[in-house]
Amino acid sequence: MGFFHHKKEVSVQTIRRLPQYLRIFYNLHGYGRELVSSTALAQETQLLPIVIKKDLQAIGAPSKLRAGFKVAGTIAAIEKFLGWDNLNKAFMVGVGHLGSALLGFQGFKNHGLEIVAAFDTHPEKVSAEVNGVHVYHTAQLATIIEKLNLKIAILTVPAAAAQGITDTLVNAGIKAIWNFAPVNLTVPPDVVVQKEDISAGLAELCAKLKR
Amino acid sequence: MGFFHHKKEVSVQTIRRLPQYLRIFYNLHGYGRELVSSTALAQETQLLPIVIKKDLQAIGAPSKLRAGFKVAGTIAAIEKFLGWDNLNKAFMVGVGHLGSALLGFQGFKNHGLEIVAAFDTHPEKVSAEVNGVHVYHTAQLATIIEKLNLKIAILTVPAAAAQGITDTLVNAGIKAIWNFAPVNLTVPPDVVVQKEDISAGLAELCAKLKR
DNA sequence: AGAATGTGGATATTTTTATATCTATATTTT
DNA sequence: AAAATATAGATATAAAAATATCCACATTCT
Repeated sequence: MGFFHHKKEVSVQTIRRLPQYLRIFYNLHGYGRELVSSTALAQETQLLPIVIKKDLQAIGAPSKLRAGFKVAGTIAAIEKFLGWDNLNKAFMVGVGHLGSALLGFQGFKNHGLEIVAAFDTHPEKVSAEVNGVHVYHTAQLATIIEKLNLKIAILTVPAAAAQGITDTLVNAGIKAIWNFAPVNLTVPPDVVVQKEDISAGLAELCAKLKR
Repeated sequence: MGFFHHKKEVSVQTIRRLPQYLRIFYNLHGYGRELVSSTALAQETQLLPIVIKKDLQAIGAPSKLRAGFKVAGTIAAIEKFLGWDNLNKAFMVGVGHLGSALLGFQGFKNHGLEIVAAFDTHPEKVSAEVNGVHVYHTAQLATIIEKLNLKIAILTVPAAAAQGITDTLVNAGIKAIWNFAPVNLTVPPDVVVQKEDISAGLAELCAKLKR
């Protein structure tokens, strides 16, 4: 009879809170802080101490009993859990308003993401550089994906184009798509899609406001 | 003895799914469709029929028993629930990459939001127009908020500036802040803040990818 | 016309997530 | 040195959200 460690699955909500913790721990580390308690973190995050404690315990963050969580070790634990301890080569499809804005965001390198290429169909954008990233024509997707060994796609194209491009990406072997287009993509089961919907947040705000 | 209708609170997750339904119902309405079943919607959204059924029932969407939900009526129900049936005057503080991108998004008028002003501190941006919206200097916030009768703030400034501007907004009587800065704002209890954290989605994607 | 299928409505159950409570003991305060 | 306070860890409880099941009957198919 063997032992099966059913490592408890980490909840989605916990995962979504990790980047927030990571930012704070980076700061603390910058100040030379070595330990921090869940109650101190609670004040900063406006979460309950117990939530933070359980989140950090869930990913195996190191702590000193009755003293707090170890700052350096927890940074390492979060980064490792998310795979942000080494960079994945990502690329962007669609260099419109949102695409450009995301390319301008300097923080992705702290989030395990290195955006090394962009794609668009508009002639005036192709061959240009946007925030230091070269823009190729979308027709070259498959070629460049292979040549540059790209792994993660960021999809910021109009809704009508999204599924077609997704099919191309899937055929080119892409396994992770961060989808900002307002459509539900159809992909094989081994491809991971993360859909962002900015209007969901607005709906939440408006509902709170009406209450 | 009176009757108290404890109208069951609509869940946050339900609220966040409403914009997605709304988009689909707009489309259906465009095609002249009058009824649609939860199973048909499930195919489009990749949600379970029961989730959709309960969501729409929760906001009192009209339906024809054993035939489907009424398209026009459900659009009206969602818009009314979210307060998207008449426009709120909103403004943006911070016209950087993300701010410009959001100003370029044409869809807000379908989401109850009319962005009528923007604010920034950079001299080269002030007095210009970005996507048809005039940019004022941030020092004029209080004045313009009153003059234009603004209600909802969209905060796209750097983290370091966010709390200071928030204090100004609160003093000017703003009750709703859509916060894209990576900080937790401190506000009085009657002010509603909706925080967006794009890296939360990325964390989710990366965690799925590692699994 | 008759049978088969699919539907909203209602309720029950399960799963997930958040919150509370207690303990022994590091740390801080007196 | 002694007392007071605060902490991670563990377990228990509560709340929220997702999922399942049944029903009577529109609708569609044969």
